[in-house]
Amino acid sequence: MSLMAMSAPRSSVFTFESSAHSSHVLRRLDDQRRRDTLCDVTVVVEGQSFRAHRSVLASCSEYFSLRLSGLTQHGAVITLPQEVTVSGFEPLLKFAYTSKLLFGKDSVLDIRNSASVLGFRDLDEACFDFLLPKFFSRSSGAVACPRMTCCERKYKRLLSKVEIPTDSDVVLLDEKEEKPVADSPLQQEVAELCKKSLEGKKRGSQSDRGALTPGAAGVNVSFVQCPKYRKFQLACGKDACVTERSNVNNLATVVRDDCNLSSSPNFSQNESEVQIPSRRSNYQTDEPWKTERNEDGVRTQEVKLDENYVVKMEDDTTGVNSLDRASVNAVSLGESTVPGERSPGLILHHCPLMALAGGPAITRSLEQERSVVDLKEEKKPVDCGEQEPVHQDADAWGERRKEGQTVSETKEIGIMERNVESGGSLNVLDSDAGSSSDTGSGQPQPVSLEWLKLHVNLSSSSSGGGGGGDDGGCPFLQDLDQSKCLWKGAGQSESEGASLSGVSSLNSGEDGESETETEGDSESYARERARQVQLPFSVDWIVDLSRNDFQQLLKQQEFTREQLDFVHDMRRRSKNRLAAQRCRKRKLDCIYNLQYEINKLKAEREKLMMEKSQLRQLKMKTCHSVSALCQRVCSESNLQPEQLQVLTKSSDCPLSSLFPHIDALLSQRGLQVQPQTSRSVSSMDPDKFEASEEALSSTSRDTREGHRSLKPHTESPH
DNA sequence: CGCTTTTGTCATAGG
DNA sequence: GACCTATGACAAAAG
Repeated sequence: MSLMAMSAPRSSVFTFESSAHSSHVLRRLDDQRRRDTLCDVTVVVEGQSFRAHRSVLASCSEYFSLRLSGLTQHGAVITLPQEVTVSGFEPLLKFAYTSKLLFGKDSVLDIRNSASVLGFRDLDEACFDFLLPKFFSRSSGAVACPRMTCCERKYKRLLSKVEIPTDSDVVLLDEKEEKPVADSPLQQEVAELCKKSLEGKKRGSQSDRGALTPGAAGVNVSFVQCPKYRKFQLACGKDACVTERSNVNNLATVVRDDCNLSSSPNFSQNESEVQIPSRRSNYQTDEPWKTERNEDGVRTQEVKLDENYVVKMEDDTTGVNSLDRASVNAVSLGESTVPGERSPGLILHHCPLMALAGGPAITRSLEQERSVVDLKEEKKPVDCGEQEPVHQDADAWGERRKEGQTVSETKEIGIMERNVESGGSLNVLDSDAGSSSDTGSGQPQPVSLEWLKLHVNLSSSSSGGGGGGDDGGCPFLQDLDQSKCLWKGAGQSESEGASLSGVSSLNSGEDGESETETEGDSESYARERARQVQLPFSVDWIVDLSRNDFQQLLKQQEFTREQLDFVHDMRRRSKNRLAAQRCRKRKLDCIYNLQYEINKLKAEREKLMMEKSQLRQLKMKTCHSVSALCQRVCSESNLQPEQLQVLTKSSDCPLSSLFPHIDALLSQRGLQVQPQTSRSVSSMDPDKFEASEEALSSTSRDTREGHRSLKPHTESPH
């Protein structure tokens, strides 16, 4: 969901935009198709029929658009040309409804032909051009597809998720669909299973999606919680109180890890926090392709297409945004990026090597609403102090700015994006942002990979050239939202200069009042301490390091005893702080949830009370009518006083309870009634009442003939 | 000044 | 056994 404040100098107009809506609609349509609900066309392919919605087909395919536009009859049947085969059409049909294209080596050509014949939109030759070589020239290794290196536009269509389980030669090309879940070992197991069979993959995807129902924006995240909390939830009997992390995006995708990297890029989409350290690790190695998982379990996948290009994919756990982000999020040339903290999508990264070689900085955000920075055009030196605030994605390039390199002038400004519970995002586009430094807050700090690499690998002798201390006053380096900022930069090594310049100024808190007030004294204290112990890295960066990365850092970096203690302590406290925050939030969620349950139960109780009251009234009414009826029966039956007395005494006789007026009758006839035998309707046993009613019906039935049966009986003894 | 709320930290349990 | 997360308890700061 997005709330956008449209540009206006002093007054803002807000529009509500749901990024989840389109995916939900598509999902519902697919459900309808599978249930053959509201389907209004039958497509016949090679004698096989497929039910579908005309509107969907027409919107996905030129062919259907043309053929269906003239059709008005409901339940039309369309026979496709011979060129279209079942194996080619079926995946396309599914693609139309799921954005997910499933194909294997055997069917890829059929699909391509069918797609070509049918003019399937959003699925042009580019993806086939990209994928076919993967299938049919496996030995080609990691040689990048030339197209990729020169045509971002094509890549834009290269859906935001591409999974290629090479062992089965089956490709799942998913444009927009979320691929949630798989953080826990269990779900990683699922992922492993998924990679083994396409079916398994599909099921996993679907089931996962099920866990992502919009209502449960709280995806099933219980697995991220401690057992105690799970017990608590179980005690609550609800999983709704677990929604806390629904917007935390700590879920990874069910994606195989062991794809043939050389031949098959494996993408998944995740709206995630991207950890620089992970990326740094990627670039440290020569692996052309790597899947990383950060501390939150977010999977970040990168494919190094060649020495110049890296395709990067971040898992989108919320999924609901994925439609909006189906397109390639950003393609960069000559730059290494740190995408915005919440920016998922496919990102073509340029390898740092080229950046180091001084390659041109070209950036293009392919996501229209997010295309904020275009480095290709209007390159100009940037002064951080005057830099217009840009979209967070663009902030990824901030490091360039820091390094005095070029970025483009930005036209759009000041978009803050935060995830909201539905998995959407809250966008605030502040037209006046140009004069405000607020837009710089909460943005992840950018860093160049090469710079980082230098600091990590060569930190002891870092000369990096990067990080120069010119960030003072740069809005991007100020007002860092601690909870959001993934990277606040690594400080220069102490050899670099007296003060910890560059990003390390964050450690030292040199930004003064720009430091967010939410960052408590502990943060300031930590930075102070970091400066005291001359820690060459950012406190936050170290905190955000995954365990492995942290250990690797410890191995590579010579820390003094003091630094080591400080680092461990700080890391522990920071993590505990966040854990406490999460814990409290969960607790609040539970409370809210319980409150909701209470209210619900109260309402239910009210309803039941009302019902009870109505039933009581009905009962009274019925009793009255029964009483009147009995009275009439008694008077008409002309019972002898003795008989009446017998009836009143006999508690077994159902009739006895139906004669509240017997007392009066008896007294009329001069007979006393035993107190204990006196009955009234009001004291009637409810259980007996039913039986009495039955008895009444039989009585009224019998009374007419009862005269016969009763009379002889009464008369006989005398 | 006392109360409540918020937040960070520690200790501990459990994985 | 080291490490992580969750959580109760406590204390300090803020409102």
